[in-house]
Amino acid sequence: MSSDKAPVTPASNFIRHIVERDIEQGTYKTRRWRGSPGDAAQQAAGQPDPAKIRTRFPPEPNGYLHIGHAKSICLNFGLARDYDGVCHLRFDDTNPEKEEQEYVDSITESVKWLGFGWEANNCSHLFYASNYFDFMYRAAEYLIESGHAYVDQQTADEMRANRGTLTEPGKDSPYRNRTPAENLALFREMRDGKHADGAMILRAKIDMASPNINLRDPAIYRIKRATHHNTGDQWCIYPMYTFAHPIEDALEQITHSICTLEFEDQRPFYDWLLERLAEGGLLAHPLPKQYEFARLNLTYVVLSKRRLIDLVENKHVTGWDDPRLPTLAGARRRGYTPEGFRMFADRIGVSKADSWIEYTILEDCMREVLNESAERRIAVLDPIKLVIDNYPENQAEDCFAPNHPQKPELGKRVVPLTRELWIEREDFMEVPSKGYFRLFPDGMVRLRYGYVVKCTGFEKDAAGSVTVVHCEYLPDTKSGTPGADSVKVKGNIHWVSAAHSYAAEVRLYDRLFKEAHPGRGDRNYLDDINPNSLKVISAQLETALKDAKPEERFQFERHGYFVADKKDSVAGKPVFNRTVTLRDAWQK
RNA sequence: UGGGGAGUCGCCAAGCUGGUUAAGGCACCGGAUUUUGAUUCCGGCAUGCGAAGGUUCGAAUCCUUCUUCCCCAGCCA
Repeated sequence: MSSDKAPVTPASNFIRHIVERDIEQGTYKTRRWRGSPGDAAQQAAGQPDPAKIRTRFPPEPNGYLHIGHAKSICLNFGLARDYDGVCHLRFDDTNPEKEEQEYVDSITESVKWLGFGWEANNCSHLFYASNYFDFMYRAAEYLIESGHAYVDQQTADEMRANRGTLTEPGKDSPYRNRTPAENLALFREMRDGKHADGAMILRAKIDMASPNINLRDPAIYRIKRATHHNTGDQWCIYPMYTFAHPIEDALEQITHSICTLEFEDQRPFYDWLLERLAEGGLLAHPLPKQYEFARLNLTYVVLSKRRLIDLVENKHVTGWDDPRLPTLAGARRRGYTPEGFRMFADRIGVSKADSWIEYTILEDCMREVLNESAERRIAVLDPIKLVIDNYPENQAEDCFAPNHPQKPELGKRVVPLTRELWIEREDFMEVPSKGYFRLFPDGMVRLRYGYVVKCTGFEKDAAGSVTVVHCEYLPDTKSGTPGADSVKVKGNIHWVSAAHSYAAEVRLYDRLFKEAHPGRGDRNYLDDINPNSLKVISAQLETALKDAKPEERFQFERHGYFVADKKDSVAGKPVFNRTVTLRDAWQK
């Protein structure tokens, strides 16, 4: 039991309290579910909902998911998992101009990769807002007929001017008092393509003087001639988010609709709309409720869609899955793990306070997962020759390296020791600094899993940089033999045999930005890019690494965690990406 | 300056309806174990809860005032 990590128990948070209270009070007990989204009548014909709660993750398919989305995914799917509920994956595709199938595909892949699914009770809970366009249209007509919506022919500029300001009320549109019959006729003309884009718009009729600007007759349906990725050219009018989202939630019998803080001001409209539609019998109580939490802010990272697009399009990175990007596709290539993301989400919690999470928390989560799961291998990243002068030439001696120091059951592998080895350049110092306990003239270190050696000299090239280090080994000190502890040394360095290793491409990634808050103040965030975020090197790797499969992860001893690149690795010739370094108490 | 939110240790965050010694994690600082300067382990780390008043036997929790920060005036989501 001691080697097992205790199951991660997400900390209590305000949303969990709400869910627990609702379950306890049976708030949603009377809901019925026919097995798919539907209106009041359709759901009434179904069974009592087997899901105690329903949540949803509703991305707009207009870009790639990033770490901020991971927080929301873990929250919504995690809630469903923990409270005997179901979480829907729903594409909020109400704006055809921005949405594409490519994004739908990458989003579903990322959600699955994070370890979540939408299959439950024998049905798939993957939905599209665009599949509700018929109902939304019907809801709009109902609003018109009941006097809660009207067609406005003001221009966008006029509408803006008449909306008022933060401190002044708006003015009623001259079209605000048309009769329901007139409005209905015009709305149908909009639907039938009789009017140009932007010529008129459907607005909810609420209160132009409301202190909440979102209630000053918000636009709910606009004319937009664009081919939709799902519905093609079937429609030339499309619902606005404000109108569509509550309906999507209601049709799907969502109980807890969780979104980010900037939507707080929309909640009154969310409730207003659903209440009206329930009055009209289109929806039934209990209705979904919206709750808001603070979105993720991470230091050393940019998450805004605008900047991400900028970085990709202007080639500051190689693409949406560049391992330096905070996209989930990028993080995956970088070697970050789904378990690590889930741990991260649990660790940072959920609240309404604006906060900045330190990037190292994410890295620590990845280290924690990888330390547990990644097998150890040996890689010399910045090779320099080490010659054991008193070791016979043409001899190769088996040394045994455990695949995981804490998991002996994973076994050991043979690493051959020979006269000529590669060691790290930084494991030798001509003049050792204070506290340095690796190799230096007359100093002794252990060649990990091998012998203790004593440094006897070194060679330099014309430029003055060290090319070869010489040493002699102490024959009685081999690891695993009784004499191993006869000589105590503090230093312990890794190595590979020059004859039994191979050169391979390794990519050393570092954070993309050198400032904790890129672009803060009057800086241009591009000026905060870390010029050394990627270093491609040729390293000397132990031969076992040739067999690494794409996405296989390892710890390169004393360096960090690395993954065989998903894209650029070919059979027998994997390319490695550095995921994250090991902690290093010496370096600083 | 209208409306909506938020302020608990360097970074997160629990604490709900008043009574706990103000959880926990990360970071940090000690120390132990260690053939990864890793991991693991053990110990330390808020007389204080944005500020000031008030109510109370008792306040992070209730009341009042003040203060700082975030969001809202797309036919985006």
